[in-house]
Amino acid sequence: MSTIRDVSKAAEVSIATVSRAISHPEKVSKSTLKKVNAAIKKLQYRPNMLSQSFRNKTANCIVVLVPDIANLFFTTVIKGIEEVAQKRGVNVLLGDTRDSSGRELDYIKLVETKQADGIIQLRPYTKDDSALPIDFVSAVNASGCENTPYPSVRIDNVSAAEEVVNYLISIGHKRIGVISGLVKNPHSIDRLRGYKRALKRAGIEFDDRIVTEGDFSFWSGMNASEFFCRIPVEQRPTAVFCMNDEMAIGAIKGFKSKGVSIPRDLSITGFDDLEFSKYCDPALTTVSQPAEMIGKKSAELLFQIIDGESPSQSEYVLPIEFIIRKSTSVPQP
Amino acid sequence: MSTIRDVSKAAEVSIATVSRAISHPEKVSKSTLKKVNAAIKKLQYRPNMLSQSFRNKTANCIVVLVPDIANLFFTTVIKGIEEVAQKRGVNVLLGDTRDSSGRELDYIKLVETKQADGIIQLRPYTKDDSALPIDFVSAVNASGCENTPYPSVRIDNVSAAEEVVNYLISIGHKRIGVISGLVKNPHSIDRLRGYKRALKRAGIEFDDRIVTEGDFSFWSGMNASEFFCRIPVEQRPTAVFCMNDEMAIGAIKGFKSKGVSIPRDLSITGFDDLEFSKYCDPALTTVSQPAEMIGKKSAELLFQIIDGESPSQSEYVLPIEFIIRKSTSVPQP
DNA sequence: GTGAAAGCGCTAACAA
DNA sequence: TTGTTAGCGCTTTCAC
Repeated sequence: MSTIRDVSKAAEVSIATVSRAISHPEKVSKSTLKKVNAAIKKLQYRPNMLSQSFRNKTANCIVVLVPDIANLFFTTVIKGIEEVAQKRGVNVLLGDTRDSSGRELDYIKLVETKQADGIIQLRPYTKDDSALPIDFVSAVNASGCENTPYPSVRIDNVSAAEEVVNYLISIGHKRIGVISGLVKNPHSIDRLRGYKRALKRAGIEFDDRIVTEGDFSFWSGMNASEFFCRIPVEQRPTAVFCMNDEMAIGAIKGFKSKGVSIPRDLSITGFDDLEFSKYCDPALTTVSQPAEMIGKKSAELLFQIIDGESPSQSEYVLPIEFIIRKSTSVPQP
Repeated sequence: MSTIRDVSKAAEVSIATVSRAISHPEKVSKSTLKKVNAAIKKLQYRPNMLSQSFRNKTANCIVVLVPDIANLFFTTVIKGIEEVAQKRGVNVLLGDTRDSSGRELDYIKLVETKQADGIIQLRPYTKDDSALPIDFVSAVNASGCENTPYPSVRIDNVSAAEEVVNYLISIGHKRIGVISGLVKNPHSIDRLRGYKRALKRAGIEFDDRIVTEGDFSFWSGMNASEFFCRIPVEQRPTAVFCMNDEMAIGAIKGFKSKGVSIPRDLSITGFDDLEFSKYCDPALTTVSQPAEMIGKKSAELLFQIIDGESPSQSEYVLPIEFIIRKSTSVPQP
């Protein structure tokens, strides 16, 4: 493996000139540039990035903390991050934390030990969240909730949920159930607030007997359908607001297997707009998050912070799109 | 940010002693060790890994080339890789190549420029595969096929496919269709060879009119079901061997929607044993690959190569498990 | 058991 | 435009 020194010898110039020829070719005369490039080619020289990083005090690497790498929403956000990072020549280290704060800490250590320049945290920040020593590492929160104490890129979960429920009310639903995520999850909290806000605006009283807790999984959605089927028909909701698509799809499957026709007997809405949601039967009415844009924006924000620029905004709230498909209809008389 | 020099001052020892206290504590007296550790704690010293990597000429990082990061089989392999890497204190850089050789080359460059110590390639190697300069970088192929020209960890696709088809034949099927992956894909080629071998053994002639090409996706499986439904019933296969689970599940959905009952009218087998395959209706008869073990073994193999040990074996063929569930039964008389 | 010193490959300030 | 040189933070030999 040849070094810059070998190149300098082969090109009969100093190592400084070689270094310049590579990083600032405009500062080098045409003729020497040619000599240097020839030598580089001949020796198959590749700069040692380890050395370069060390010297420049930058790892050229950021880490993305992902709760679940197999989740399509996250992979789309990551795609956006990678696109921006790649333009800058920065590597993206994916930290699949599997919701373990221990693993999260391991990845944060990478920033502390300079192996990474910054971190993007792909999950809602919670109050008792000691994981990120935010005054110490460059960090951005992506796809979180309100009141994140460090720079963040997210959607307005409250308004989005409100918009969904407003729509259900507008087409005639008065009794609207909820399949929530884990009740302590900030996303669940925000989306429930939006639900309540829509109810209040329409003068409908909140009834916690038609709210059930899931865990954002397909199976918890299916279970929830049983919960609703046990409610006597006259008290049963005519629509169910699910806090994500997976649970909505699980619920649809559960209801169908119990002979409840969607949307004839019951309207269902989701949240996230998974790839699959437009193909499922019936196609899901849901909220589409600008996942790729969330990724891009958060990467841009992180790089600003790394560069020491004070970003013009420290919180970006991106617009969502409410998509009406076939899983909702007017309630039966 | 404090350096080793600050620690040495605070502990009133030389920097060499601090370095030793950290890397080889046994070479340092108890009393100085105590002083050094106190200083480290007081100054909140974290070794600069960039410098350490540079000095030690190792990045403490390997890259895993993944064709599709959202694929559950791959994420399971990765889990195995990460487990082994973590024990060694090595980071895993996930390279989602999205089947693009351009992106693959970018990641290989990381090894050439010393930013990563080695590479695990998670896809079958093809003959015209110029991507990996194998004599230059430490590399291992995982979950590929026969005749990979560098160290590899895989299953025996031919035998696995043969076992599946043998089983179908043993329970009475004589006319067995195939939903293949892309015909040029080495996995497809190997699995088709296994299929043919089983046929030959049973004295059944190969009939390419009941073999159709998919692309390993759910939708291509669904399309394939239409292909089979267009075949007159008397010529239609009584069983279909699908080259992966996704296509099998798509096919089941397609057949069901056309009134073909599985397994009563038609038996279906998959390949991979996705998480979902045991829950789908009917639960899928399929081949389970030891995904996590493939990951572990390939990481171990790579580390051996990086360490310059010549591995005892350069090809590991791991056993599969054939799982009989509910999507197969004896053919109707 | 400990310290002094060289050096890993590269960049940048400064001098020529 | 080019070369000389110091030094980034760390490890390791070699003396003591």
